[in-house]
Amino acid sequence: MADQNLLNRFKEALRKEGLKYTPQRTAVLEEIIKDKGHRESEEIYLALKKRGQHVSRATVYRTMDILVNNGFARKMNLGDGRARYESKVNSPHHDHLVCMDCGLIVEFMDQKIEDLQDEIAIQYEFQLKRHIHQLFGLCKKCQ
Amino acid sequence: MADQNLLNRFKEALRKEGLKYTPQRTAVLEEIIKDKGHRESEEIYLALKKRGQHVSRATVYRTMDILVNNGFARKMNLGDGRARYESKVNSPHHDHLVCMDCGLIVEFMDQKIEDLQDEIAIQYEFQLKRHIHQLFGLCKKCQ
DNA sequence: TTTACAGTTGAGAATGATACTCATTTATAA
DNA sequence: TTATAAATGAGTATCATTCTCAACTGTAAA
Repeated sequence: MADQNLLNRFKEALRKEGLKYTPQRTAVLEEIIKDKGHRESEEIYLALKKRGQHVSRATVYRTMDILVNNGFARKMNLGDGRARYESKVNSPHHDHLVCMDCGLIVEFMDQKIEDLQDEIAIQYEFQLKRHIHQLFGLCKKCQ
Repeated sequence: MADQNLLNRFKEALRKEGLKYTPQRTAVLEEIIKDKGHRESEEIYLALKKRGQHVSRATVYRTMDILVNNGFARKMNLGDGRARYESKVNSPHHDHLVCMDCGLIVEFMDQKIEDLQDEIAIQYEFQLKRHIHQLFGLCKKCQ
């Protein structure tokens, strides 16, 4: 069960956008934060179903949009046509190493790269909002 | 018109894979290298049509796969569900800044970031094959 | 605590980019 | 030339995601 503080933050985010606080939305939020993985929509839908929470696929998609837009989750694209979602709650910023063979995803964070990105943005007069940085290769086991 | 050297390299790449050297494939290659942009499949298809070269959509997709796999083109995904292609011929490695408002794409390259990526791969015991590095924000005009 | 209603939900249909199918055509190498 | 394996084009299929709309439900005011 998500802690009350988080639920209040969620409720507040919904209120600010004029959205309703529904059991389905809460169920999706809880499902997202209790898992450390990088899952696609269908996996989240099935995990909820398994828990006995029926939330439709459409509502999973709709809720993930809300969670992403309000900083509770992050959406990523690995180039295979399916979006992956991961919790941003209690998770510091990071980027990803992806194994092209087994699909393993490892998180990394390098402050020097973050700083260099900021410098590049300044140099090209861009106001940076977000970035995608994914390193693809073979993990130790798959080499 | 593409120079003979390039056409020969293309012909050789096709031969090595047991593929035929066809006018449609040559037309797609020429269309890709004569443009410095980052275009989607449909734009390439329409550009060819405008030039009077009829190449089907299916063949554009199939040929782009061949060009990407043989280092003549690069495929990129900006998160909008449509792949973009750019020529790799006479184009050194680079990554992209993308304006979230007007769609402007600016190329950048930072050797320090490239080196740091290699270090990260070593640290996590990954054998690096490729990477995606995209900085999203607002360009000068759109701020 | 009702009420009114704007927002939400679920099921299925629609969409759109890309991949596939297959009959016909063509490049290639002997 | 000829044989044939591969390529092509038009249309169809696929699959993730979004949309539609009738029925339902939080919510805030009375």
